Amino acid sequence: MKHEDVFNPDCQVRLVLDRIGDKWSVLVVLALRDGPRRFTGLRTTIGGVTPKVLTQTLRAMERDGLLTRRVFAEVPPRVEYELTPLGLSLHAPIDAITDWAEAHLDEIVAAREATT
Amino acid sequence: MKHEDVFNPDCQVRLVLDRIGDKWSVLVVLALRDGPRRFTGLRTTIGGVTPKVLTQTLRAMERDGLLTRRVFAEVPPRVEYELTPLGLSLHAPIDAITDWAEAHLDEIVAAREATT
DNA sequence: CTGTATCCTCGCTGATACTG
DNA sequence: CAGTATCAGCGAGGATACAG
Repeated sequence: MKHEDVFNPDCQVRLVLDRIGDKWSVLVVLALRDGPRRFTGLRTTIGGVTPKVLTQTLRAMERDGLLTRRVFAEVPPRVEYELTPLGLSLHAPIDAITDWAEAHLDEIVAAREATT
Repeated sequence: MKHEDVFNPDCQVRLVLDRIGDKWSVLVVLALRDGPRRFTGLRTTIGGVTPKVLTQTLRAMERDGLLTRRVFAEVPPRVEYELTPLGLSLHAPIDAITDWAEAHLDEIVAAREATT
């Protein structure tokens, strides 16, 4: 079977789950959907993220080959982040999740209130 | 635009992201893919989860209407967990993620090692 | 503008032991 | 068998201030 090994704690698919699950990566992918963005642009688009955490997220995604970081030697400094093809391909699973969420959120909320 | 509101910190789609992102929910869904399972069955199938955390996960998913908990008045006690239609429908986005992970894991690993 | 540098808290997660 | 109780650690995430 296909997903059998997922139950192995060392399965590498877990790495992807962890990344998708982290609080900001998905939002970064969505924010970069329509092309490159600058640091402050991302920061204001994505509500409530501090510069430290945004930097951490971007660096991690860069390490994983999901996006590129381009520095322009200008004053004031300019840095642009852009999804790689690999990062762009993440939209497929992400859309699957957000679509599901939008389709079924009312059911979840209803179930929660039923328990109240 | 469709995903605009996701950037709102209060957006409810985040709730789903958080649930998908947590360490065990996805594995529970996969473990229940082929029908109802008992507590200990889940515990042994999913490696490395303690009873406390498994209980927490199951209760949370029950509250959200993703699965049902059925107690049989027997000795010894028997409890079966089964996905609801809502929980079953989660397989679509989850498969999208695991498929993506399996397809692109090598690229991620390669990108990581390139940085080393 | 694009980050770093500190400090700190919160809660998720786990280990272990015990109960109906 | 199916959990609950209790304790503990750790690290992601955040607040704030500052630097190149």
